[in-house]
Amino acid sequence: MSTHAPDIVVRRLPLYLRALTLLADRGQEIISSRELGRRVGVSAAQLRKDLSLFGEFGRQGLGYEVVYLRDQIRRILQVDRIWHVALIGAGALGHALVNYPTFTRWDFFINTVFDNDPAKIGTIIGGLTVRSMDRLGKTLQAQHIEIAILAVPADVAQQVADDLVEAGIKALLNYAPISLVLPDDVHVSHIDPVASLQAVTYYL
Amino acid sequence: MSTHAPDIVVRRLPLYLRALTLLADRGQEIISSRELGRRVGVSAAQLRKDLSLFGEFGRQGLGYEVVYLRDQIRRILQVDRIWHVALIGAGALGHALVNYPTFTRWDFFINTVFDNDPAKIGTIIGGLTVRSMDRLGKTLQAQHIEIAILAVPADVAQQVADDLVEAGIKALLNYAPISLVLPDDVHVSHIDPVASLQAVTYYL
DNA sequence: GCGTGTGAAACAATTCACAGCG
DNA sequence: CGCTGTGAATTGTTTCACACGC
Repeated sequence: MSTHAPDIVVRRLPLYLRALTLLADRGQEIISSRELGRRVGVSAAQLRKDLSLFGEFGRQGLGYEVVYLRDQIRRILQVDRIWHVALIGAGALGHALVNYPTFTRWDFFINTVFDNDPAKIGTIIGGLTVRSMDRLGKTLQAQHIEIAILAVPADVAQQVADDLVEAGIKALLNYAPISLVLPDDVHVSHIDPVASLQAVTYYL
Repeated sequence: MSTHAPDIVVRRLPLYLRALTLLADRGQEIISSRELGRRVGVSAAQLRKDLSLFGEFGRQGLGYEVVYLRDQIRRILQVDRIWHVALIGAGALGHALVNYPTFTRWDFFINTVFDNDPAKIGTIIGGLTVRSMDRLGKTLQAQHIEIAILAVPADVAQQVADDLVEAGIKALLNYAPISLVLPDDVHVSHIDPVASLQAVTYYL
């Protein structure tokens, strides 16, 4: 627990969290690992093992208290607070993302929008003025931004990602259809619909 | 090879494919497992092991012929042809997806748009008339659609997914922020930006 | 009895390291 | 030489099965 849990476990925690949040909103008070696992698509044993990496949250003979477990996972993931996020790229995808209500509902607030196209700088999208990337580092610091969403064309994505890392970003969500090569201490999640589709066609 | 390769390998193939396509377009003819692996973020040994599940594609002492390996992976993934795709959900997300040029560039064509909102049925988005889901099975068959993109609100996503399975869909790309529970023979990829963000905040 | 937490066992994925071939 | 393809070794993940406490 002093060192980090495996990546694969960390990536499942948000799924548990979402199912628990849904259950809590419905007023369900208790759930077993079997039932929660079924809803998320993992085995009961795996769910218990995953949670055991972070502590003991259940009650023997009973199960897990939904609200308590939800709050514990929120704490573990550090999503028990608001995160400010920078959006890089004010194209069609950027427009869709800045208005994507699901981010806000889960306490991720796009705070600042950057683009390097002079025609876009100064325009307003989603209520935010598009900024040049010139003073990137300073702006991120001033706005307390630690996460960036990369929504720029593939052919400039690596360069922009390098700039973000240079500016101190340690976590980023990449929507560009390209594999970024970045230092190990930068955490990248890749949203890659085409790769996802290409993986499913294999099975058809 | 007569049975299926592991999921985790299949999900890496699209990354190899994309890097190879980029290299081919630049005119590079040969690449080593070391260099291709570096670009995709996997070890040279892993890349070679992955490919070895499907055949022998390299040349000893030399490396891989870029165009040849690209075409082989296209064949393995069955993306050496066009796929017709149905989009379910004509909301803001659906609008963004139907105009997402990256799908088309990689030969996934959204062919048909469904929505159950009477106010949307009959309207046109991305050049396509929004249809009711009443004759879902028949329409999918008529249009030779085998893949669906689910872009409906979370609270109806499970029901709509059940309807799609009922209509014969075996592969789907889920954009709804919910874990779908579906039969094992249905292949689901989940696009889940919030879960991705929640996983990276763990490390910050 | 029921369901968690967890060592032990089984299984899966990755890396090592080298034979073999151009 | 250099680099692939691949068994063997290692490392990582999942499942099993049961002691323990409610």
